Amino acid sequence: MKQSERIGAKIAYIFSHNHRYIERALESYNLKGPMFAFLLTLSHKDGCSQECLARYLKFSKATATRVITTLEKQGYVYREKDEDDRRIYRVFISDEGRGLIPAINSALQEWNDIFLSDLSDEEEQIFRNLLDKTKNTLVEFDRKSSKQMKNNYQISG
Amino acid sequence: MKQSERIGAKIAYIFSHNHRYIERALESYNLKGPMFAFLLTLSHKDGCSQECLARYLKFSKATATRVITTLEKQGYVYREKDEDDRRIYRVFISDEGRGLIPAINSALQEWNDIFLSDLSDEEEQIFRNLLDKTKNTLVEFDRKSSKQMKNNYQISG
DNA sequence: ACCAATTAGTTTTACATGAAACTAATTAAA
DNA sequence: TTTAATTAGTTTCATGTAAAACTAATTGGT
Repeated sequence: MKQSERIGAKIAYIFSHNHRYIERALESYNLKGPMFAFLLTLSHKDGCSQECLARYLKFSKATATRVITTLEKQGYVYREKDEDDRRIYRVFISDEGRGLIPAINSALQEWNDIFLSDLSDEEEQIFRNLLDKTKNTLVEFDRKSSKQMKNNYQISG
Repeated sequence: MKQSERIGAKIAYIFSHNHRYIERALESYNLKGPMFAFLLTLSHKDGCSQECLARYLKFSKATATRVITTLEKQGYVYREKDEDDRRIYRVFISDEGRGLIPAINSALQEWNDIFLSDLSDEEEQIFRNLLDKTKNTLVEFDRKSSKQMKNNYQISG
């Protein structure tokens, strides 16, 4: 009975905890909100444009501008105009920025460890697979509905 | 290799999809943001105070005030001052509000169905259990850390 | 009975974010 | 080559939220 209880609520709960935990863990480095995600992305995709970062991390380009401006002021990243296309800023992580990566990774790892602490290795593996599987379902669903979009612009009646 | 990949990112992705989906599904009823959650809670906890709703749903009381004010204007809920304690507003769902519950439930159900569509019944069951288990881990962790708090107020050095 | 502390709710303030409008550079089409 | 469309990035605007300050009511201690 009531087996179909709200999965969304559980996900939301876990999400907000994760968010809060990471936020606190990184506040001493002055990394707020999406800043750590941008840094982390740059640590292995150095030289990305702002637009590319925004798209990859699913933030608006307005937010990307703001986040990167802040990170630049803090000296964690620097920007260079692309030589071939003067619209594009290539964003690079600085040495100082790269110095934060271990701290970011351990904050993420700490949360993972807490979050998964009551699961066996096998359960953890299954859980990861199910998360991947459902995530892919959603990615696929999005792809289909964005295709659908075009056909939906029709006069009603 | 790189087995400890970011679970938080997956959770965040799923969360934002859920959010977006529900938001769209309910916008025609003028239910934005946390409004549906308040209504849903009231549908089985009728007569809750605002503070109780806020605490239960993990929103600030400022947000609770605004959400309930809006819902009241729309006629989906009404408030009555508690007779014994005149600080408290008891919040009740109206007939009109209760009329939205099926729509809310089916929006949630629709998303569940999409989200779980690639899982077998058995996988779904396992997934739900793992979500519950990890959620409880976090609840427990919070309980412990809030206890800890008191001991952390000590002079440094 | 009085005053301090607490509690429920509201208002104010600060901030984060996305959408839309905008600017500048590039590409495509004529 | 000139013009239109597109693209990267910025700025402006509207919105949603929590924290803090505030008000009013209640409770507890003396």
